[in-house]
Amino acid sequence: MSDLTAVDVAVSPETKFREYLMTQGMRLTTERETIVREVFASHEHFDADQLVSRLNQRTDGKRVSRSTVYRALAQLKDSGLLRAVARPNDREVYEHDYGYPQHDHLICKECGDLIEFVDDSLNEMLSRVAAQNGFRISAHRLEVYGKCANCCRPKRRQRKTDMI
Amino acid sequence: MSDLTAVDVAVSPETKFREYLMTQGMRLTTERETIVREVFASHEHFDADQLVSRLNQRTDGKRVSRSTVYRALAQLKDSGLLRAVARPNDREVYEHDYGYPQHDHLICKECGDLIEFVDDSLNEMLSRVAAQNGFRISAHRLEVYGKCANCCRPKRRQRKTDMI
DNA sequence: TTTCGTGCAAAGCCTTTGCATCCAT
DNA sequence: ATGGATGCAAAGGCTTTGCACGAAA
Repeated sequence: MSDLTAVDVAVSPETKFREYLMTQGMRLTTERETIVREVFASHEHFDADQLVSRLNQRTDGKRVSRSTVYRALAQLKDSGLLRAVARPNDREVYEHDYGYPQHDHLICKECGDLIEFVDDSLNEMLSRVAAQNGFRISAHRLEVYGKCANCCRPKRRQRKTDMI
Repeated sequence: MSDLTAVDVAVSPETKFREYLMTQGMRLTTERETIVREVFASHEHFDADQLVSRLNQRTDGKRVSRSTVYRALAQLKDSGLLRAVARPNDREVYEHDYGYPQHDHLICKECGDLIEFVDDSLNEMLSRVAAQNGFRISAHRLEVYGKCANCCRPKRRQRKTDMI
C-alpha cells in the first residue's frame, strides 16, 4: 500500500480472528490461521484468486482449498479484519481493515494502480449529509477514477517506478 | 430518483446516442432506439434485468433480446448517457448521466433505497487530493452505506412512505 | 452486395454450495 | 462420539460471445 502509517493495535490479526470466530461458535483451524497469516503478511491489495495463488505456492505443505479461502474471506470481512474496496475486473478486491487507518482510493484507469489518500473534509461532509437526511452511516466507499501522475506524463515507453 | 432538478439539455437522448453511434460507425437501429427511449422514460435506477423486463412487457411488439440490451447498455455508458452507480446484488445498477446533475448516493442496507445528494465540498476535496497526487480525475463513485431515516425509526411494521 | 446488428444458445467467470470425509473436543 | 471444517466438484447468477440469419446502405 502507500505511505499511510500503520495504527497500533492491541492484538494480532490471528487473535482478533480467533476471538471473532469464537463468538460465532467457530474455531481457528490450521487452514484459517494459515490464511490470516498470509493475508496479513503483506499490505498489498489482493483478490481471492491472488490469495489462492500465494497459498498454493507455499512449500510448507500448508495449502488451502479455494472454497476455504472464499469462506475465510467472508469471515475476515465480518470480523472487521478485511474490507472490500473495489471490483475492477469483476473480482472483489480486499485490503486490511485492521491496524490500518481509514482511507479512500484514486484508481488509475491506465495502469490499475490504487493510490490511497485521507482527507478529513470528507468525513465532515458525510456527517453533514447524513444529518440532513436522517441517515445513519455505517461505512462508505469512495473510488476516484482517472489517470495517475505516472501515466499522465509524456512517455517514451511506460515506466513503472521512475526517477532512479 | 429524488428531488434533484433536471438540467436543461440541448438534444434528446436519442439524438445524443445517434451521434455517438455514428462516431463509432454504428447505426441507431430500431432496437437501440427502443432501448434509449425506455431507459429515458423514467428517472429510476435500474439494472439490466429490470430493463429487459420492461421491454418484454411492451405490447407494441418492440421487444429486444437480452443480448442486445447488454450490448446497448455498454454503448449507452460509453456515450455518456448512462452511468453505473452501484452493484448491490451483483447486478450492475445504472442511472442517467445525461440531463441530470452529478450526485452521489446514500444506500440503505436495510431496504436498499438509494438517496441522492450533492455536496460541493466533495468536489473541492477531490480537486485538492488530485492536485496533491498529480492525478487527473475523470470520474468518481461515492457510495455511503448505512440505515435510512425510515429504517432507523422504531417500527411497528415497516412503513414505506410514511407521514400521511 | 456488403457491412453492421440481432437473437439464440452456449460459454465464461467469479463465487457459492451440496455432500462425504475429517478432525478436534 | 459429535458438531464444526475442509475439499472437491457441481451448481449459480450475471454477463459476454460465437455464429447464422436478417436488415439497412
